[in-house]
Amino acid sequence: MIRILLAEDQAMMRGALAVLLGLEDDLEVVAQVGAGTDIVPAALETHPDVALLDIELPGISGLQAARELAERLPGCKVMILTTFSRPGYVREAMAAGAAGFLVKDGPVEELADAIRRVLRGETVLDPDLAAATLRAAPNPLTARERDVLAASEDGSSIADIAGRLFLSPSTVRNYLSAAIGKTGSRNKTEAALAARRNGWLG
Amino acid sequence: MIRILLAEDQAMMRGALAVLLGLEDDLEVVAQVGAGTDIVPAALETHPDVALLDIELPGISGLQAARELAERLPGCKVMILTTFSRPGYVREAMAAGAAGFLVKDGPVEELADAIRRVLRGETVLDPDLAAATLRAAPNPLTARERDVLAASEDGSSIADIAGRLFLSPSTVRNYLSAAIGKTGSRNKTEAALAARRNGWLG
DNA sequence: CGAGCCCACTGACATTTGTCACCGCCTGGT
DNA sequence: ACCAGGCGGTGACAAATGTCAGTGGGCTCG
Repeated sequence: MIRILLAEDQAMMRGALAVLLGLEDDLEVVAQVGAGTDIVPAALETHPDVALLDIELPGISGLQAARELAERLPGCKVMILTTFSRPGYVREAMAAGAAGFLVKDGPVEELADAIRRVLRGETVLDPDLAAATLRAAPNPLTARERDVLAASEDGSSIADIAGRLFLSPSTVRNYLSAAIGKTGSRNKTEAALAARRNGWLG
Repeated sequence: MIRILLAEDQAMMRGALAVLLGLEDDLEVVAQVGAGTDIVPAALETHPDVALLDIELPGISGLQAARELAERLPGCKVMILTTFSRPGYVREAMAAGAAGFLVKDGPVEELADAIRRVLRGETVLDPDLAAATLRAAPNPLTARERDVLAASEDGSSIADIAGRLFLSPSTVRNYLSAAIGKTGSRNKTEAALAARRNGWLG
């Protein structure tokens, strides 16, 4: 019996996947969580064979949880299941030691089999997705540029961002200018959108 | 046997829901589509009793499809199933004659029963959600303000927007200024985010 | 130990954006 | 016939934004 931990914030999706996986004779969902912060505690308690994690979760992200799981529960395989096939996500997932990367666009029929393959030691990663990730430029942004871009995502003014990050407005403007250049954008809004699209903001 | 049409863009969600609903003795998924443009043709062909529609779909939106279904297949009940409980969405769904409005945050166990209740003639709408919708201000934006805000969502400059909408930059600035005031925002980026959050941009 | 890089910051400057007051043109309602 | 209100537009002005050049400090790597 393969023991599964399921982390997904949308209750209906989570419930539907749990029922679906439960229909398989050799699969068993031993934990369902809706927040990133619940993943590691639930895993330590239930000792699943595989953790199926969404990335964008309340609290910590699935990628962060994957890193913690790799450290604290090395026997547990990690699979990422996400809406977005962003190069940055794939890159980070693999760096975090994930054994599988699935997108929610894919057919549900393959999910159970992907889990079995991961348990056999295989790595599940769509070849086209792998190729696209390798082809895409890796994250060119510095940590500070990421901070500033992330803080500008809600449409804040430069003065607001500076206040929030304890930087001078001039400094923030400079980081944004650098980020705008690196993303090939024309203003901070475009730059933030582009960085988010590429998975460069975590 | 209740015949269901399922419209949802995420293949895995769509597949999982189809399997789940198919497990019920009295339910039958007779059509699954992933694009808004496929909804009406599929409904005309399969004559479902109820159409379960996501809102944000490729092609036309689920709300637009709901309006067309109400006109061309009046016997078919429409239920909206969406990620977002935006007041504007609820309002438009009800105006389009939808018999149910469900959010994907809700428990999957209630889905089948909600469908049965709609088929019995009931309206399925969470009371808290209805109250929140009535409490929220209705869309204060004029058609032009919506156009301009929608065009600014990708971070375009005012000059770009003016070019795309065949307006003068001054006019675009005026509409944006009005929208910024009505949304209580500080710049066009915040205004576009706020309008989108409220479901005012369709 | 220097070269090169990231970081934090400053000041100057041009451009963009947001606000305000005001114009005329239609259209729908009374 | 009149008025209100949406629409498209202009000009002027202040504020925010983006760019550039330059100053240090800390860090790593050859």
